[in-house]
Amino acid sequence: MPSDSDTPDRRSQILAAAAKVFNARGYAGATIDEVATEAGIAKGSVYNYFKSKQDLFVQVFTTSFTQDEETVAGQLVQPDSALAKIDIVLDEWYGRFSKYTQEGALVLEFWLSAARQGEGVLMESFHELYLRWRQRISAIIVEGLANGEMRPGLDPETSAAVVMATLDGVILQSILGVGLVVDAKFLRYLKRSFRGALAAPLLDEPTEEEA
Amino acid sequence: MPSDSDTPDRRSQILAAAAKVFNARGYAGATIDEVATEAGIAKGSVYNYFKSKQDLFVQVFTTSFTQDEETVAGQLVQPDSALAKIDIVLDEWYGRFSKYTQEGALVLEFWLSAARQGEGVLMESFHELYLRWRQRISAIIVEGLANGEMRPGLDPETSAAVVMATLDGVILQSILGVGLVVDAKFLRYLKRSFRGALAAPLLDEPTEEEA
Amino acid sequence: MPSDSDTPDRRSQILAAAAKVFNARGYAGATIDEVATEAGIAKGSVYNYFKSKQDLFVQVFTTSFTQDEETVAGQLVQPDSALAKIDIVLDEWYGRFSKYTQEGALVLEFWLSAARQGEGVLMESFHELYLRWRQRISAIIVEGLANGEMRPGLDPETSAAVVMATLDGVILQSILGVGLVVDAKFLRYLKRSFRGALAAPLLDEPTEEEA
Amino acid sequence: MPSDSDTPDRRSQILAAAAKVFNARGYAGATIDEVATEAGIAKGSVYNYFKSKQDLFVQVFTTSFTQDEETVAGQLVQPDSALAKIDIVLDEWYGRFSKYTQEGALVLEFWLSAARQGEGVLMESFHELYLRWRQRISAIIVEGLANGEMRPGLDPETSAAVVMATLDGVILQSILGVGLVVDAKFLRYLKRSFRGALAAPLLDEPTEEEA
DNA sequence: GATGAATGAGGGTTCATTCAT
DNA sequence: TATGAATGAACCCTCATTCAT
Repeated sequence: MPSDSDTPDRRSQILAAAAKVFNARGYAGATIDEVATEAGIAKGSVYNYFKSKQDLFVQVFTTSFTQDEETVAGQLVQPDSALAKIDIVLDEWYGRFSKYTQEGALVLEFWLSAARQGEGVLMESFHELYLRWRQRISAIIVEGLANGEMRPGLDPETSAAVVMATLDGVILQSILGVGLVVDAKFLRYLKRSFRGALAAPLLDEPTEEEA
Repeated sequence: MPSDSDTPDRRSQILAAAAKVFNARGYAGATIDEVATEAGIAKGSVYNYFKSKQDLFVQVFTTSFTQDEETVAGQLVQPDSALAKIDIVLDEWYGRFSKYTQEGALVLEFWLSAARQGEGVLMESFHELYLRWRQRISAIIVEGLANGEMRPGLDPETSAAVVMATLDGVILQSILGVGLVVDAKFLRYLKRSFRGALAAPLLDEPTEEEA
Repeated sequence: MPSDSDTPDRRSQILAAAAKVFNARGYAGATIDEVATEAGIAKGSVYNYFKSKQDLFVQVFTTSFTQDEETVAGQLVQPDSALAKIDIVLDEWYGRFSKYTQEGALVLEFWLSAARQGEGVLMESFHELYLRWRQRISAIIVEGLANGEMRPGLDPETSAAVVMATLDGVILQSILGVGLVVDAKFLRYLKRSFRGALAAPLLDEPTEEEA
Repeated sequence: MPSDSDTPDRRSQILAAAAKVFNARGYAGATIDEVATEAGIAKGSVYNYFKSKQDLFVQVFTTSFTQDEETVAGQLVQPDSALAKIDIVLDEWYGRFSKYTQEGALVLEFWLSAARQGEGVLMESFHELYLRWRQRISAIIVEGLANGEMRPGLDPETSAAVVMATLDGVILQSILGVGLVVDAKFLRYLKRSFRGALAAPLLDEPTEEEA
């Protein structure tokens, strides 16, 4: 019995079951019944912990969002070069790729349909997450511009947005199953592309031999 | 239940109403009743033209997809440089941006939820559209590699996928309302970024003065 | 253009199509649409000849009922023995067996469900048909009692009812697909059974060797 | 959705209501709404116990079928004469006549219409019931042939089928309301008819004094 | 807290029937 | 008369949510 508010055991039990079911069926296709069954409890009990299906969904993701962000933030404090930091961001992103792909589908679906009637909590939470990342990347670019690593003329905010757009686009294509294979090789490719777009011209990286 | 070429009047009337309602409410939230009301007809009449809600949805998009693709294809035949062709692609993309944003939300939602139960038509149609675009871009890169415009070492397929991912990501951020402003200035930025990532190093574009 | 009331061509065309469709789908399962298609005309046209689905159904069968009854009646006038006349009745019944089986299913279904709300025409028509047959058989038995062929003590009406019940029961079992095979051999069996039940004891038929 | 042994109270409440409504309106004419109202519960509650309208219908009858068959089976074990056993079968049949009449109408309707789309459970159940009865009667005839009570030359299977056909035919006429009165007197008549058809010739029963 | 039966609004779909052309 | 698009009532079924035990 941790010091939290209500029976954390049961609660996370339900959250875990919900994550699984939402994942398998989508928001609309998921039923409270299945979540309860998956959690090994009675349907009615779910409502002792979450006030509605939507609330349950939101909790599943705000919980997930707020986790493991610090890791990255920590990495970036190191006195690396700006370009190296971009690589770190990509590495982190790659490390969570499958998670993003999974959650992404659900968050998108929720965003696009269920959430139209309001329920801003998840939206805000997601929005803030987005902005924090953009801010982080933007800061790296500012740094890179300052020390001459980055190509002069770059607008940090816009560039950061493009970087994120690319990463999101890759996740999206992966969700859509359009045939894009995201592996270590692709990651290297991506890093090089970003270098090409961001790095100051003279620092032309050698044509790199692959593994 | 026609579904093809006949009664274009009524049929497109319903399609238009459906597009509007789907847009406003999402796939799951939309009701046939509202589509009918919006179209100014009786609920049952919808079924004289579309055999199900899903069919109606699919028709809304396959209709829209198959249009105006030739325009772009036409543009690319011109004897331009490869990098210029990339710009053309971006211009076309930009020209349809708002449309993509609108439709994108719906297609995504459908893809992510309703499509779980099958109905491959729209999926295939969309998938093929995707592949055609990727192919187009890939071909341009191949061309650019051949005449030395593009940076040696680029993998055309992968590069094309990254280009598309970026464009998709921008659309996605726009759908999500994350604060990205896609205007002419942004378009220029994008072009420059792609040039940076794709162009052969020597051809360093002049630092461009912005407005 | 025969002297009948309305365009007999079209009308019987629809009746034929209706018979086919009702047969294939049952009353509830049949749709006016399919009847029209089968008849090669437009749905609305059906209503130029029949005022409702139920009316159409009724017409199909009253038409069919009132046909080919005279044949039997004719046969029975001949100066045969009463027992021989029972055989004739059985022969006729056997000759129409497959028709009875088909129509029987439909008439039963209609009787049992669709017709609950009224529409007495078909009921009456069917009822009268029933009574005429029973009357015919009853008359034969009276005749048989008079000339000593039939077993004394038989109640003509009741016996006739039992005879018909048996024939109906055989049709029913055939409809239900319970495994009863109604062929020439079975017909002989049936004749012998009736003889056993109806004939005066002394006239013991020879034990008959079958093929 | 239970469908087996639990909640006997509510479940049988619904079954009873369903039996009543199906009886009054037929399968097609019955609505779940009316069943629920009749049972004094909400529409949706029906689906807590039966997974569909068809399931509800099937349950009504399989429940009823599997009951009270043993009684008869028990009676027939006694060391009676074969002809006496036929009488016992008729007595049992007569005892359940009104039940057969009621259920028969529904089973027929279901068989003839709703069953076209499949759902073999009730069909099989009914089919087996049929075959068991035929088997029972057939066995009696075999016995009668062995001890000389039955007329030589009878085919047990066919004769049993004819006996059942007659009984079914009587039920059918009763359902159809064709004017047949099935009372004790009629039962005696029936017994005598069967004797006439089945009994060995010499054992001519005395002309029986009626009440 | 836990349960799970009860609820009932709501949606997609069908189809007999009508009616303007 | 023929047509077939339009109608709209009706129905089965789902499932989030409630609440008495």
